[in-house]
Amino acid sequence: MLSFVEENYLKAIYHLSGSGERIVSTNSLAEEMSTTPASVSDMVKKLSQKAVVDYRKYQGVNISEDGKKLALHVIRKHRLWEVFLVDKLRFNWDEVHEVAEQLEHIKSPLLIQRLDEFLGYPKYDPHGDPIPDEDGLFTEKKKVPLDNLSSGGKGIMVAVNDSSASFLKYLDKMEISIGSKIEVVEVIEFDGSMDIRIDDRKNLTISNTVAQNILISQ
Amino acid sequence: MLSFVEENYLKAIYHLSGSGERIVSTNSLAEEMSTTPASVSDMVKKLSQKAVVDYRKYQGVNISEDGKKLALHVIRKHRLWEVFLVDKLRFNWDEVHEVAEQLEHIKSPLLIQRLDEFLGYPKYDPHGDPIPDEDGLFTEKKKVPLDNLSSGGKGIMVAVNDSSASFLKYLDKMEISIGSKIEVVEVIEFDGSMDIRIDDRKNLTISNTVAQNILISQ
DNA sequence: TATTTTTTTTAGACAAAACTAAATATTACA
DNA sequence: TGTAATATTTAGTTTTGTCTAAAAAAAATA
Ligand SMILES: [Mn+2]
Ligand SMILES: [Mn+2]
Ligand SMILES: [Mn+2]
Ligand SMILES: [Mn+2]
Repeated sequence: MLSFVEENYLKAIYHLSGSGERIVSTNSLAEEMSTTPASVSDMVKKLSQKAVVDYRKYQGVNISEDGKKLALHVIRKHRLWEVFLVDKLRFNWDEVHEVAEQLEHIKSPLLIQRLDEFLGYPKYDPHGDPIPDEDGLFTEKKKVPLDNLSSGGKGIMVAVNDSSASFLKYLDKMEISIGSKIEVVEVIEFDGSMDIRIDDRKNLTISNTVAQNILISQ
Repeated sequence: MLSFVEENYLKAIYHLSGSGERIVSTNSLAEEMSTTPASVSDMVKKLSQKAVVDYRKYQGVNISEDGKKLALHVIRKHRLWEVFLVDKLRFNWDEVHEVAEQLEHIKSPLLIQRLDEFLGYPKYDPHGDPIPDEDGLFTEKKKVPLDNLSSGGKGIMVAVNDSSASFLKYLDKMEISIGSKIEVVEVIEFDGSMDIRIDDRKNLTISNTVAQNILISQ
């Protein structure tokens, strides 16, 4: 049984490793966890002891198969709670993350099974991220950042790359949301900013940074 | 801001003091918390520092007004989550307590406000216990233990005194639940056991211990 | 009232998770 | 290849909450 803190480390390792593809360095993990490299060194030894990561001194960590399962289970809970908060409790999509960070650590298999059922077995969370099933399996939507498109390109927004409250609130203000039809009117060559058309309804200009964080399917 | 552990101590103090009426001894608190008197001594000093209890060495603790507010807030969350689990996620009333013990520590005023609204502002939890409002106010139903009645006495079951899973499962098996009409057919003088009639439908015999833990309103 | 029993507190340790400072290994590059 | 810069680990503390053993206070009782 992992502690809250261990679960958070594991989630961060899973994330930084690109779902377990790459090795994760002590410093990058320290940065992600807002802690010191020394603390990370201590913790990865413990996680290694528990066989959820593979660790060799000075070489960084690799998440193990067991570790991946556990990380995906925490992610599953996080995303299901986010759906609950938005669909049932009328939270805005920028208000859910902090609360889900707490709720994801509640231990009760029955609770999660019933919550999933209550929500109608959702496949995606409010930010378009896929919800793993009990076995950690999920199907990622094929999606590209909006800034990959050139003039005339179009697609449907399916997710965001950045789930920060400030970005999500910006999208709200611009009336861009998941499901919006987006068409690229013009790409400004100078700085990569874009003129786009939303839902055949209105045009607006967004920065390249914004375009990078809007994910669409074509 | 109190830690999980501090919140649990405070809840126990509130409970043992009879909603703040009586002083609570170190030993009784240790027993309630399944810990040692030494640990309790340490902890009550910290709680006293935070002004949620009034503590004098060798004299035990009294919960303060601030402490009472905080305890009632945790109790409010506990009971609201229990209602959620039973009403929305189809948990049985004997399955909710452990999960609510975890959920009661989630910190988010918006979450609890919206949960309350989502549940339709319930006044009682699945065990008949009152749910305090945001200010800690609640109205306790007038209720007496079934074993207070004599032959011919009757009433409606409104709560249980013992919320243990084993007692609740026993009540399920006997088909006794909150809302049941209970009539005392006969009190066995020898051991205080009772013949009772449920919902004008069936008779059965219960021990005095069971009768003590069924609360009815007349 | 003196003594025994019970309750409570203190002292000293430990485990988890963090930190700072110092030591050491690795990597970069002159 | 040797040195400098960077990354990582180790050592030593701190905080929170726990424990056991010993000391001290309060309560019970002879
Ligand atoms: Mn999130
Ligand atoms: Mn999300
Ligand atoms: Mn309960
Ligand atoms: Mn209850």
